[in-house]
Amino acid sequence: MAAGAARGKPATIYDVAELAGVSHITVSRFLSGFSGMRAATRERVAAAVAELDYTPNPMGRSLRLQRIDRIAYLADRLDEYGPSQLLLGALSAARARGYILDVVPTGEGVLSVDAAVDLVGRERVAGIVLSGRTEPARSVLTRRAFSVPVVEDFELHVAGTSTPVDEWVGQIAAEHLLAQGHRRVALLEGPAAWAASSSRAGGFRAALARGGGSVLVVETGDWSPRSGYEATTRMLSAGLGDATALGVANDAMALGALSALFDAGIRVPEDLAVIGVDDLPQAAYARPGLSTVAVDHAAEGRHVVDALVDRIEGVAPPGVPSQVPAPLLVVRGSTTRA
Amino acid sequence: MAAGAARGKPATIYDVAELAGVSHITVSRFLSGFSGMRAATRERVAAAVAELDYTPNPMGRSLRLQRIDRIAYLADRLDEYGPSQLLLGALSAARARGYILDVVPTGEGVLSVDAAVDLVGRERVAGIVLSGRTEPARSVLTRRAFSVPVVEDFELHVAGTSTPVDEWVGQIAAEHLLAQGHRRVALLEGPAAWAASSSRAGGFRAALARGGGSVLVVETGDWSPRSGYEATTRMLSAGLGDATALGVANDAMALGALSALFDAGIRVPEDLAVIGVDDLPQAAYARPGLSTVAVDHAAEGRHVVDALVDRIEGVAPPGVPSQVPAPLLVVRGSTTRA
DNA sequence: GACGCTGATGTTCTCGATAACAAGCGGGTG
DNA sequence: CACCCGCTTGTTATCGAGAACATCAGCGTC
Repeated sequence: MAAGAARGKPATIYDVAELAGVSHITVSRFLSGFSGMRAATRERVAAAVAELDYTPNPMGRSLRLQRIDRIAYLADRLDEYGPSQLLLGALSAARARGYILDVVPTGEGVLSVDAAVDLVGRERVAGIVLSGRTEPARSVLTRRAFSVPVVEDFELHVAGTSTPVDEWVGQIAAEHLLAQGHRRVALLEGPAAWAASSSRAGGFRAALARGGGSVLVVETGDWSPRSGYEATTRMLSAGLGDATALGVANDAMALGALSALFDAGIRVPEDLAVIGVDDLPQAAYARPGLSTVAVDHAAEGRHVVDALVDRIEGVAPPGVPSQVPAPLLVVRGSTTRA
Repeated sequence: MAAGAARGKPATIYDVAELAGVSHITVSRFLSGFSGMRAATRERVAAAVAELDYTPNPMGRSLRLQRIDRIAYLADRLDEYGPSQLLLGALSAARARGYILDVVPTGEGVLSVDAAVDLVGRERVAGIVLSGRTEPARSVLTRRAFSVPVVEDFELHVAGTSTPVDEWVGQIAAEHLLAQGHRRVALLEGPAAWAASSSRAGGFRAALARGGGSVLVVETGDWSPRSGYEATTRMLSAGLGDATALGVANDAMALGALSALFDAGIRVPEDLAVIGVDDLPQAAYARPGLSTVAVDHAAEGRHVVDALVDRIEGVAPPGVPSQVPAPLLVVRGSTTRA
């Protein structure tokens, strides 16, 4: 017991074998849980392992087994809430499955997806996760063929359906606005290069149309509160038509939008209802509270990695990444008068 | 050239050697930039490497060199802005120095620092980064002696000083409130187990006292907007004394506080000035805008990892982690009447 | 008592890379 | 012409683990 704290060099399998008076292969068998061993031998080996506080050297093991435990995780805009929560879920799933994530932040001023893909293309990774922008990720993918599985977070579907989770998100938001009596709506989208943007917007428009509503004005932001503020200001100066509600692609931009509306003297929700996406921790503490569609990004991250590992280990065939919990409507003051 | 996209198995150094008509060791020398090689040989090897799109197998290399390129990164509350930005900086620094971070989220409902340390203690890592709570991290550290270097993000000092960055942060906030004429102040701290909390609070109190001010009321939150709202509500019901300003340990809680003050009908900054820490992207879009002390968490993360790698590679002696840029005051409406 | 079978353990080779030492080959010199 | 030296390249061992095959001991059977 009580293996001393700091030792010199870590013990090898040969050290254990010598101490136990057996050959290294017997130790190896013990470690892999081989059943055909005499009880006495097993105990001697176990004692030696404990005594030396032996841990297998992962490099020796990886080299012999040709097993790679590294997954490349290329992510855009990790400074945003969604992507960073997604990463968190991915990290814990990877750890649970015995892999380690090689996180490569991509994006403006960091590393282009192209460069990042080149980078991991010449490292040894067991698989690749792409998170964030669809483009240029997609075109890079088709340009380079990978010998390892690749999954994309923007491919996630809602459990039990073939509906991308972000379409679902847009639909929930639209249906809430419809239920509140809104028909003429303004839309503040995310960047066009993100699947999440077009998917949310698509689901939103479709559901709105089904309910007899329509989108009168559209603006685009870059997910940041600043861009939300600025886009809303542009909308206001160009005229909102007679829109009574504003759908925003994420909460961060929605908070910027609320601020712009406040500055312009437009009352929320009386003059204009606002709904966002994400359920940021801050969303409840805007005034009025921001109605939103809560997305479990961490669960998404876990599912993305699980799907990838299944594919790496041959458990699952290539295909649709696994299924994630459905997003949830959270109603607050920005869409309902108290 | 144009090494075909997907090959079967990656080429080994022996494949390259055979193609170039030399021994594998010559290839190895070529790769390590050995100068004593005939130009003709060098070119043949270079051509073979390019032809096969050869990349050295990192496991073989690591095994032979006994080099570990993995750094354990134990972090608490990665869902918060500060820690996650710090991680981002750490990721890019690690990549730049040729290491990969093994990120282990710790905390409630995830993994205790104790368990995480045990975990990485029996993995092979070149070093350990501790981010977040001081306790129980510190006691775990003293209990276990590590054979690898350990750095703590809460040890960072402001460049050119021996002042912990968080003390500096508190001081800047206090001095701003003093300059605005405030003397009687309420304080909303972070969790006691975080060095950032006591450090910020300490710097805040000290600077306030130097300027003839004092802290009348104290409450504690857990960094979240919700806790900021609740702590502020508690303060209000217990009575603020005659405090004219409120210092908050981070922006997220400060946003919750603004919301509680709004709900209670207290005007900001007329009745109570509020200042936070972090400069969250949303801080500028609260109404009034939240005055804050901007901290470059990403730079801190880079410096922490750089300091660790210096120590791992024997470049720097154990001691104070490297120096980070000074925090910056950002004045907005929550402390100044327009 | 010799044979063969079976169960437990050992020997040797391999994974892909680098280090230490060895060796071939050319030219200059006594 | 033999020797030596330096430049370049090759041979062999090594890192730590696991797989294939070999071997050894003990036991039952004829």
